[in-house]
Amino acid sequence: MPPENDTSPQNRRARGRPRGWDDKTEQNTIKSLDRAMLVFEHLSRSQGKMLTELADDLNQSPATVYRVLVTLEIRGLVEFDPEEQLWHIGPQAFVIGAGFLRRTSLVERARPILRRLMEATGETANLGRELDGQVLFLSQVETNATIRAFFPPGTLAEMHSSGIGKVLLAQMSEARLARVLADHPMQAFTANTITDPITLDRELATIRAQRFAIDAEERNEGMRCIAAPVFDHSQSAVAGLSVSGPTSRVSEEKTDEFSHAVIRAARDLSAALGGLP
Amino acid sequence: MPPENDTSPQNRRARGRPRGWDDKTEQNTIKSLDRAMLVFEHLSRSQGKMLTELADDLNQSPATVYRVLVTLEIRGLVEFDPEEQLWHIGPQAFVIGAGFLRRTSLVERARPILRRLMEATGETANLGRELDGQVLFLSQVETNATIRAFFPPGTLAEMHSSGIGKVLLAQMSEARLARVLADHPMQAFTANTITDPITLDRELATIRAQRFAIDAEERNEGMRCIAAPVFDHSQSAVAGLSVSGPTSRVSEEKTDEFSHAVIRAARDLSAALGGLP
DNA sequence: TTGGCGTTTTTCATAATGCGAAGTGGATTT
DNA sequence: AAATCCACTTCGCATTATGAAAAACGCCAA
Repeated sequence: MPPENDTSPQNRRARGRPRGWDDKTEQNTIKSLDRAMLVFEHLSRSQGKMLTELADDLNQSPATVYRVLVTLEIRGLVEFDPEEQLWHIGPQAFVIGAGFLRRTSLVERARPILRRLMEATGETANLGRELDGQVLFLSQVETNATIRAFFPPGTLAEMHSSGIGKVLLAQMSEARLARVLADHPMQAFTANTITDPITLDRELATIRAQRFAIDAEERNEGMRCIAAPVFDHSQSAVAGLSVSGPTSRVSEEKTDEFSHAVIRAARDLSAALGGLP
Repeated sequence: MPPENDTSPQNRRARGRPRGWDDKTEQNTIKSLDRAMLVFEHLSRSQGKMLTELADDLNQSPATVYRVLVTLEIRGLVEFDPEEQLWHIGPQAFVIGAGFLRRTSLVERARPILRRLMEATGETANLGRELDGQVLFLSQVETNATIRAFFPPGTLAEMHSSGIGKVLLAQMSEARLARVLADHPMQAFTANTITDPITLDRELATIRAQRFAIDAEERNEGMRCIAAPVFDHSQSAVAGLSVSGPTSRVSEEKTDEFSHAVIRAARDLSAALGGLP
């Protein structure tokens, strides 16, 4: 195990990238670029914003925001709709973002496994990983059934109310878990959502013991979901797999069957990534 | 090459020409931001670059590129792999880019239609649109068959050697077509690739007449593809649908059957967008 | 037509800030 | 041990981004 307290410049950035500015020596950043990226990011969260609205939201001068947008527009990273006077994320942003998927062989390797999982269970199979205390859905293979769950890739969800999220929380260190919970208060989405830390702790212990998690209508009424963790070569939980569908089909009686399928799929994927003996 | 920035002259992106009041001069842009986005863009094209390599490629000082990367890293737009000393596109870039898909209802509406098309033909169904003279693949529904075509969403392809590309070229004005061909010389990928403008013109006329295009191993040996155009409410071709698979299954004998299915799907999608009477 | 309103776009003086050259220091190779 | 390589930092300077304010523009209504 490598020493944790390595402060040499080369390894300083080896640790997880923090949100915000807690690494003090980072005065070598470009302020104007960071502000521009804030605009970019903010724009992606809303679909369509007016210039003045954006400037207000970010407490910046309209002139500055305008220049940022025009500059990004040249490269197609944002688009302007002159009819409605609204700015949107542009196609080039999608092209660049897709570069991330190409890099993580995770998605590529998961594809056939997700497919087999979908075929075995008949329900939509999902792949997700953590991103700054939330679940990022990377890929999915949809069921043929007309009623089905659907998270578009690129969607973010809260961890405490998601099968994949809980399975990943269950593998975190105490400190990391505390940090995530501090940053993301446990909001209630349905009557079943876990909002109490004690309950969550017990839930996570259960998940660790049985090696899978159930999301029983904790995020969406009528939707049930069974998830398992995926480990990479260093045995850290890098992602989660799940199947999700309406309670009628992903029923309590089927839990055994489905959880076995999901765990097997997660094991296959872990193996493909060099994880688990 | 002399140490001059050769970025601005070539990069005059042909913005859409939405009537009179869109005369944004290029003097109101932020130079440093544009340079930073060049780094971002360049990084997405390669998978993993060292700092010095990036700086060399872009004729910029390592110090500048370094600051750009560190700044983008704060927001998760790029990632640094300390093991290999390589910079990559980060997850946040994917999240932001996905905002583009959420915006265009095209993708959303196409989903069930793509699925039906895949089921009817048994082959992978694709959706793509044009982006700066290339085809941008937006979405696909894969076949169950073990041998199958696969373009990850976000992939760019040359128009002249793609079914969707040719179907879109066939709907362009002479001027626009000429411009695209000028910007993108017709490179040969296989023995079947069309590289001659006269041949292409004849091909496009055929496509207009029969309302679908065939890509007969013009990009990849052994892959065949049948595509049809999608029109929006203003009757302009905004996208293309296709099915693609190995020549053995997407055979000449099946052309009739497949083309009907693709055309029907394209018609359905056009209707969903308010196109075609 | 005229004028008022909300918004985008430009202008301009100022100083904030990004820039490259040169330098540090750690790893890896010779 | 010396030589390389490369990420990362420092520093002084002039390039360049910035916000206030004004101009230009589209829209709506008298």
